[in-house]
Amino acid sequence: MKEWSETTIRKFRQTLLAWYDREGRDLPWRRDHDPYHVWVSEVMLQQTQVNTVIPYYERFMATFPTVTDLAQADEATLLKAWQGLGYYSRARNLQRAAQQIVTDYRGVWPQTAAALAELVGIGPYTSCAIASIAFGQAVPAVDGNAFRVFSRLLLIDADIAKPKTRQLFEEIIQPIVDPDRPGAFNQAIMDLGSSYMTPKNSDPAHSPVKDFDASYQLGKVEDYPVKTKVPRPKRIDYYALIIHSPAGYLLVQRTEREMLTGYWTFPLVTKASLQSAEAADEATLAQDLASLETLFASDYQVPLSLTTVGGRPVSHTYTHQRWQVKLLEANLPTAPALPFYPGKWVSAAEITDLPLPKVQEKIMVRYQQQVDSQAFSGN
DNA sequence: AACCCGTGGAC
DNA sequence: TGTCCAAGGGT
Repeated sequence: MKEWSETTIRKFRQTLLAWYDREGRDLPWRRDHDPYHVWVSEVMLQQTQVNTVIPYYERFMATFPTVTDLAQADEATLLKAWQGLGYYSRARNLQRAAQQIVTDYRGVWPQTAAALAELVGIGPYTSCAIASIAFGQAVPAVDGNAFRVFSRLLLIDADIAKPKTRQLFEEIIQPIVDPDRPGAFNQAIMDLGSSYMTPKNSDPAHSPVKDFDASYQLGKVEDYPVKTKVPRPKRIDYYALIIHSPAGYLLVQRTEREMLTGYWTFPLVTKASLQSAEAADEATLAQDLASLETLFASDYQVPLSLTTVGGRPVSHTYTHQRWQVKLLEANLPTAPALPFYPGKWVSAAEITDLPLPKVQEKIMVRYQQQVDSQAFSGN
């Protein structure tokens, strides 16, 4: 690993910020340094690319112009605004923190990284980002870009996948942060990390800081950062129950104990839950259908006649799970009195008014394709 | 420390 | 199609 002299650090700041002032991106959340704007953008940007965030940020600010509006928003509106962004606990934590600020802090923002980190959803990176950008505190915002950029500049070979490595980077970067313009410094590192110093297909030869880039000078850019691999997602088999009646389709809301909390889907049942442990994988589709029909008859006194829909299952991959969802359909000639199941009946036209996760949208698209194709062949 | 939590883009 | 990865945080 390399170490920089005071002189080198001063030259680096000057070079970096001159480039940032010239070439920095014009982004919606950079129009001012309002902590509410900085905060919302930083949370949206967690593990999410800039181009994805831009339209969400614009709509979010139109819907919730102030932290008070966000604190008072109803959950359905909030989740609908976040639909498609992923990591949905971010939205719920965002509102909880807004309520903390309005009530506990009487609308006055905490202005240091340490104080900001007390708020739910604001961790070591985001607290430093807000503190530096909105309040001018000279702290390094160490995100994936900072890991990558500084590991290359200084040949740091610590494994960035290990939690402990963050502290090392914070200590190394702290004296390099420009104390006069910490917010611009941190954002310049991010722009660098998304342009010349990207994970793949980087262009270090044209980087404004190529003279400071030890990995480039040694021809070892591809060796940095060092990051151990993550395990592959494990497969989980589901059945989606598309149950309809004159009252509409049966939808259920995800609980706090499940992922996708607060969003709506058709009832989803794991294949594993249907079997008597030993031969779960072996059970045939016919056996699973019988199990489901028995379950509804015994638990809910609702006789179902399930039929399969579509050929291949709907596939949807999360960070740690790969869902394979087989579609099953049942039509009830009359709508059973609720509650026979912890959900609600929704007309076809009103389903899309609900906050829906991507996997539910995929299921609905596949189902609609089947309905369309049967309309042609059947009549 | 290890694991959980979404989605879309790039290749 | 598979794989990696993107301005991480919570538990």
